[in-house]
Amino acid sequence: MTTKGYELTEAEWEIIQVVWAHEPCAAPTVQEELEDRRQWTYSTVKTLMDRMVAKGLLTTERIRNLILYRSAVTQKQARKGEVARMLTRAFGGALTPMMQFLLESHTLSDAELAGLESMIRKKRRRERGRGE
Amino acid sequence: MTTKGYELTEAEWEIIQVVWAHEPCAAPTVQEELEDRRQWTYSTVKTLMDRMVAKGLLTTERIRNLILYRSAVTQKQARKGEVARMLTRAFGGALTPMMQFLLESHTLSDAELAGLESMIRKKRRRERGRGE
DNA sequence: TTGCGATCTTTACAGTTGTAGAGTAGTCTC
DNA sequence: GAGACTACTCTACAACTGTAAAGATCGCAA
Repeated sequence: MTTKGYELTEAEWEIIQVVWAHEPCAAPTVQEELEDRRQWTYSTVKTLMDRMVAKGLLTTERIRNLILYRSAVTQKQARKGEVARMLTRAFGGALTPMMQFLLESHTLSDAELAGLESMIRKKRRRERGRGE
Repeated sequence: MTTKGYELTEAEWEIIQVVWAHEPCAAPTVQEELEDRRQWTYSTVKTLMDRMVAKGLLTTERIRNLILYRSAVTQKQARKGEVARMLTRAFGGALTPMMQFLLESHTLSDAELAGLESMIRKKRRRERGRGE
């Protein structure tokens, strides 16, 4: 259930982001879509994508002479992996100290803080609602 | 002021953690300290540490025939880098959605939630106190 | 049928990361 | 002063990551 921890590299994040948005899509599409952010040639993108298939991050389906890619991990899974990595490395896996750190070291407007507060309160109400 | 973004690798985190705790310390100390967690030989640890010096993550001072290492980045800086990396990769750099994700996807006890809530409230009071 | 454009395949290469063996040098002890 | 320790230096190597050129293919238009 713990949706095993996927760890994507920088380039992989860049690519899977586009795939999520255009799924199913071909390599040239991804390359064009990323053209502004990274100056990657078609070759580069294609190589990266094929490696991601090998790793189980994407899947392919060949239709005639075109290869369509789909994501094999959801955004949620990928995010979870990223957060977990950061948490274990930098905070010994403990969430609360991390939150504390964020609050201390990032400049949040009062509006943002208020948003968070209400988010938490809502969550607590919900939790309490279903016991526990 | 934005304490430039340091990005440490897994192994580097492991090592700098020990250095922070024993600073200033010699390579063999670090190796011994990590013996249980990672089965790294002295060679491995030393190589890693020297690379960290080259990268500016640690500094050295030679005393007679012993080399003492010190951290060149604080825990706060390292944490900040790690959080920033995760934020940009997985959340387009936006903090609030990240917080939201954490609240949704991690199971926090009511006590933890309460802790967070009060942390935020305290922060808001403080901020309001000094205007802004 | 012939060349052209779009796409895919193969191969490569440099830099980083994890891992460590082998050899060298200073120090302590008998 | 010779061996045993301890710590250091040098070198290596495989996997992974970013990056891409060169060549092979296939369908279409002239």
